Amino acid sequence: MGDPEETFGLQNTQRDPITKELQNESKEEIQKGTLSKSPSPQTTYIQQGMEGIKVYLHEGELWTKFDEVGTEMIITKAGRRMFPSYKVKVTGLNPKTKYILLMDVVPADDHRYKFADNKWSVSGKAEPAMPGRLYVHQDSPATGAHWMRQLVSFQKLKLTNNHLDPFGHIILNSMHKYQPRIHIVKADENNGFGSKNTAFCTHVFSETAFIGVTSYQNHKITQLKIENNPFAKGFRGSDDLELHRMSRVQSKDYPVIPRSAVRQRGGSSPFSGERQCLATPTGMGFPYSCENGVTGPSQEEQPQSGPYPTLLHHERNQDYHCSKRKVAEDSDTGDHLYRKSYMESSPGEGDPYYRPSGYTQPLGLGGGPYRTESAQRQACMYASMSPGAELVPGLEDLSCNAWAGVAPYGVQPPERLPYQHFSAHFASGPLVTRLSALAGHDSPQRGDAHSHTHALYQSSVPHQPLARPRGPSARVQSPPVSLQGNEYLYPSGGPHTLSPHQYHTVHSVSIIPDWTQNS
DNA sequence: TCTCACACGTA
DNA sequence: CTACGTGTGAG
Repeated sequence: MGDPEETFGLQNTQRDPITKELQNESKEEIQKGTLSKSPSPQTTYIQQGMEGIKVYLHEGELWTKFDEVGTEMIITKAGRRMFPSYKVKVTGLNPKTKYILLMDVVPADDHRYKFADNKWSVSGKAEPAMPGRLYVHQDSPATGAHWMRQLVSFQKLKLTNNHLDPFGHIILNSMHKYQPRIHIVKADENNGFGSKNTAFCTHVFSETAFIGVTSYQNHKITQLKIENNPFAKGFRGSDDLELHRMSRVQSKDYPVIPRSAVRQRGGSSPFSGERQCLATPTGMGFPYSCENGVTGPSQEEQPQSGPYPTLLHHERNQDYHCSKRKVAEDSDTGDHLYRKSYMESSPGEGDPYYRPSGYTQPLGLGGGPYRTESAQRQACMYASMSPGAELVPGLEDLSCNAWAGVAPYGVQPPERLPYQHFSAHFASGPLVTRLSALAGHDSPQRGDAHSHTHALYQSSVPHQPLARPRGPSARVQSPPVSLQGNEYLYPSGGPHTLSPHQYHTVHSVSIIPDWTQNS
């Protein structure tokens, strides 16, 4: 499990000189002890004032407990929260500068796992990753002072296995390993979402990696959840202690068995305690693409006055990388870089997100390009990586998508979801522009109070073909986490083809890291 | 494998 | 009180 870091470092080093420098800086910081809480501090790519940013994972010990056993997160159609919750402490932000905090969950490797004989093992190749969604923390954009004032929680983020999820939840595949990441994006006027030089940094805490499951596989994980999650208190007592108790009582009455204790799948003894090893190969290197989702329906908190404006929130901690990139706008270059990568890949897909139509604040989104807060808020970002991440991790791009939705109350009957999603199309383009477009589109909606009108914006995401030949040289091992900034990979386009009713494709920003250049 | 109604708990 | 987050266990 320590691999990731190492690998990470290597990758960075190799890739880009600039990165290297940055890396060194971050190491110094780490050594100072500031990052002590974060077990997996990693490289930071800096740019424009992102250099002093530090992120600490809250309750890292608890995460580690789970990680030692092999963390599993339930994924359901309706969306399930993660536990432990992803909360982070952030320092080093400019108090007056505005930032957008968001989270995404990228594939940790390209394997499919199975749990048998009380342990996890690789059972095949992973399914093509869909474009990942990004969850924007509900308070975004907010000042550095706001973010540093207290823990930033992504508790409300939900995971789903519904590839057509209309709620903006993060879509994952069961029995696949994932790595949550946090991104901090500078949202100043001069550096708004969508702008060419968006500065951002990514933090990855390797101990937060997990395997998505439809039902718990390892009983030890079930127990840890029950013992630590307040909402599962009703099941406490079932574990060790309980068993013992049970055994006593049980003998007489009925076979009362503790609720949790009994259920294990492997069939083997529930308590066998072996630790499972996730095979963590981490092989990372694949490209993943992420999209963002957005919105949180009313269910979530709404910090703001605004009713719905929430986008998604993500919360989690990790180490980070900072990068700022300018898109290569040189037009060509930039695009080429990433375009190249995904072009080959194939189809793009856009993910939709929704956004409630309401937004909070004043502002007209319409006019302004991404400068307005609201616009920014609406935008969703996703990043995609280059494919061979292994070697080429290079590209990162953030794109934004937003939808306008309305959904006041968020939830709607599944049947009529106006929104559907997806599709994919990828437009991909230069992003920035689109962002602005986004903003514009959105605005109109606000008027509706009703929920049915949602407009969706899709974005295109670059996908990469996973299948791509990885060179021999490619090292597959790189930890996903290590993805530099955002690299997700995305395998070839997914098969999903859904087409949305209507959407506009919007997209946003792409950021390409320096290391991209390694071509 | 996945989905669901359920009891039980938090907030 | 309501809303909703939990794992359960049968289907």
